Amino acid sequence: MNAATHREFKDRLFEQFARVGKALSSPKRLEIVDLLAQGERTVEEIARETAMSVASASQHLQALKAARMVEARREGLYAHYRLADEDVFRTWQAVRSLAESRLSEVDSVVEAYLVDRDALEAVDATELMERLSDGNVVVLDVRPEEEYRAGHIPGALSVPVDALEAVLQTLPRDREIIAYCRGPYCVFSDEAVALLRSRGYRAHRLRQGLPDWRAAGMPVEG
Amino acid sequence: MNAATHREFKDRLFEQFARVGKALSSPKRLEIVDLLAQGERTVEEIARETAMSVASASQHLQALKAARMVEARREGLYAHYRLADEDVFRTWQAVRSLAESRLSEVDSVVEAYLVDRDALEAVDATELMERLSDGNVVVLDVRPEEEYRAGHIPGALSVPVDALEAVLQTLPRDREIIAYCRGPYCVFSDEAVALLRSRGYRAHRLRQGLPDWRAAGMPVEG
DNA sequence: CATATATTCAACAGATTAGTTGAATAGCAT
DNA sequence: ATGCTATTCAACTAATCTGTTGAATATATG
Repeated sequence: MNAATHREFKDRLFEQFARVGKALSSPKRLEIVDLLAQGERTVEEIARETAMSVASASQHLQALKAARMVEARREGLYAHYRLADEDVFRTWQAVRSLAESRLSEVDSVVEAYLVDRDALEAVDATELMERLSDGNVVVLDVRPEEEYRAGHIPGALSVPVDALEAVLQTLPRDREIIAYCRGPYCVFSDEAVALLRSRGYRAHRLRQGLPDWRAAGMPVEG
Repeated sequence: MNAATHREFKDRLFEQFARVGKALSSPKRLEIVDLLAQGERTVEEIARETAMSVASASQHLQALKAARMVEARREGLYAHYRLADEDVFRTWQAVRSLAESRLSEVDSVVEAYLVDRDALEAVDATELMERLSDGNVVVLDVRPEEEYRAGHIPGALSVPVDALEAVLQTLPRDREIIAYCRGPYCVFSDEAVALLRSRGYRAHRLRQGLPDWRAAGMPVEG
């Protein structure tokens, strides 16, 4: 292969790789990917949950679809979008974790909005996995119920954070409670743990969310 | 946290994550990351190897530095750039492999420029690792010698592809030869295997490059 | 000190991208 | 069919990005 041809080859090849990078280069698109990791969503739901106009959400979805990272299923009036495969989540995970480890600004943002998060003493997936077999721990899935139905940690109870207050008394006071959520930056579990502690329960946050749990090869039920 | 604050939190957080995505959204920057995975380089070297002007290379390097993905070391007149850590390569690997699995265009490009690549019967890292202990295989590092010096597969011989012709007769005819290179799309090993085969050697290509080998936790020498 | 070289910076032009608005499309309900 | 709703498309503007050019900076050498 001569030099000019070799350059052409590389240009075309890296142009393809960059399609994936470009898809991951917008905050809103990353948020969509993170959201779709919970399960499929209609355009309207995505628009609402990411605070975008429907047209804007649709356009970002087209961009993700052009990079073959999401797929749509049409059902009646609604287009249901989902991640095209597990690797999409893994790639987003790699980007997220690189940002976590290299960009101190991520910590600054977290600290600015989630005061004293360390106090919630997050537990890691592997740690929870061990304790699950001991059976001396109660796991709460504090996401919206629909997400629980789409898959949850085996044995976890579905207690959407808004419903927590109401079911508080049914929770055993003698066992440790671990609340989990959508991902490492999902605040539902922070709120749940704070409420539980204020009522005298021993509660912790699971550091990872369900998609991370699943991607780590841990068992998922339902 | 009220809804408006929550939105602000997410916006700032995902803005940070997107810095990594943006850094990976240009073909040239991906090529730089891929190149730096071989070891550090000066701006001029990067510009030459990626077919860019020096000013352009410098700007892309600034962009990567702003995302804290590369670091520079100044030595006399020269700025030596390197990947900031192993996770940067792993993230690039994730992007690359997502593109490979989801974008059929990657295959089209490879097939268009590397005719009959399958014929070279690539060997996987794990497979090579097993055969290494048997000792019945010769491993050739066909990258420029300097890259060999910066780290290579234990026991591999440094035979830059241009030098292969000259050392052909010193290679044993009775053992299988496996040539490796910079990465899965590096063509040096293709050329080496083609030449070796045309002279009657049993030769194969290692599917992964040295950075992939290293990232997979395989031993690296030198 | 003057000169040479590697790199960075600043200013610019052209291309691409993000978000908005309003219209078009497609499928359901009546 | 008519209306209703979810989604997509098209046109537009503002903002951002890429590459180029030439100047500025920094560090070596004579």
